[in-house]
Amino acid sequence: MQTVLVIDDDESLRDTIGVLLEQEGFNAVLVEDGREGFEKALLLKPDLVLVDLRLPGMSGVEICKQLRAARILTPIIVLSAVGDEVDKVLLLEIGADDYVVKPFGTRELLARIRALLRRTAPDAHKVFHFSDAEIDLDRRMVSRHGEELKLTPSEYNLLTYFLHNPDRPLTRDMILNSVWGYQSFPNTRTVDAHVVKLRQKLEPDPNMPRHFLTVHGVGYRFVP
Amino acid sequence: MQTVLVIDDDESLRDTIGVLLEQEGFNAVLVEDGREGFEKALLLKPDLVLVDLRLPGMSGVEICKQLRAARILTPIIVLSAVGDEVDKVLLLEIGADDYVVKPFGTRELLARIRALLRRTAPDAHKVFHFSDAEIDLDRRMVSRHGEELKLTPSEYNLLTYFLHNPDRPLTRDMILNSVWGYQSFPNTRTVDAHVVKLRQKLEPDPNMPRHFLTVHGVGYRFVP
DNA sequence: GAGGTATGTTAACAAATTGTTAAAGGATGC
DNA sequence: GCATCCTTTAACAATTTGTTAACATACCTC
Repeated sequence: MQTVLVIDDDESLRDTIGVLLEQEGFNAVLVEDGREGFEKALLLKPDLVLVDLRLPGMSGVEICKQLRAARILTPIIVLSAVGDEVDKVLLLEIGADDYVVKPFGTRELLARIRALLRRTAPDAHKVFHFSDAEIDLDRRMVSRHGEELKLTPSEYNLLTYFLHNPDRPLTRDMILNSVWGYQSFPNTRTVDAHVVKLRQKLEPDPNMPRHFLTVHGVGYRFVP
Repeated sequence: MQTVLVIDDDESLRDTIGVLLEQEGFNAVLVEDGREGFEKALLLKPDLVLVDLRLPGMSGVEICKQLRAARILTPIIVLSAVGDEVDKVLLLEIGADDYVVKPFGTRELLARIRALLRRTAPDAHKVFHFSDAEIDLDRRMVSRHGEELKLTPSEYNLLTYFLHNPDRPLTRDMILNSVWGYQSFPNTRTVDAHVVKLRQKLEPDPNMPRHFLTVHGVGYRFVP
């Protein structure tokens, strides 16, 4: 299991990211203070560091610099607020590998984390299967009977969320928070509409769902 | 067996790297003097050049420049001491492919050599084909139905990036970073404009792209 | 089974993304 | 300098996607 170190002083964001990462199968270590984060990065040897630009104790920039100076090559993603005057070049030069501007969609963040991990530690790319469907996350390709089928971005995001959280009932709120992100607030019915579409595209018989099950009064559950 | 040319005036380091390379199955050619190294790079056509920044005879920077000026595309890794004021961007601009700061771990050096060879070696004498198009990377020639067609530098760069990253969705940011480099900041729409041009020049039917596909909400994907 | 609530489904509109063109500015070569 | 080509971006068109309302159907409680 891969460990992600999250250094951010915004508690709610930190928790959001923490929950997200755990859901997606990562081991998340959450730290508030910059200096403490730096030390954890050294000791813990996480697989990836997610660090806010503005931090108490030690800035994100400083953390990057110090880690690289210590020849720690752990991939780093910098989080920055819209207001911050982010110098993209500077960030990359001091050793950051990528940066994300808040507010960001959680799916986007995840995609970047995955992309970065893949870039730095290429592993066997994972392909999910259920019934006659096949989902290749690296290629972002979904197919049935070997034929590719098109999913819209939100359909795809919803699908990956289900794939990473099988067998567990997921409330619409959980789904909205994870798939749509913390900055948008669509109606919970939007989830239903998208589940319908996933069923139509991926269920052998959309009228008798075998994989995208509804849990009455709760939400939905995906079983592979 | 792949040959690596090592140009460094530090004898002990040169030997260390030489032994390391031999152990790992490379053919290592060790040179002390800059000018001699440059000549060997021309004559020997090694698969990769490892060159120190400070050298007697001819500096590493000069070697890079001259090789590129002579249209020698051999991948180059520059070694630099901590003290050197290394301008990463400058190094990459003059044609170096990667750089490593001394002192470095041998494993890291090896990893970078392998990564670079993997990135560049498949190009050797390789000709790509799709539909009625043919791309010869060595000759930098693109043709359809045997007739040469002209691509602008950025069109060509974008094309080679697609060729090297087939099947996988590539975001506009990834494309910008890889093709334009992170020292320039064009609008992401610039990518779109160039994709349009590639389609016009290379797609059998530009209105129904079969190779340069858009992945809505994400970016583009090239399928050969 | 009745009533109330939850979910399925569809279509229409709004919003976002992408395609395309043209033109301004830059670079390059003569 | 001039002409030419290239890059970039603005602007608008075309397309795709997201969201929600509305109604239909299913489920649960009593």
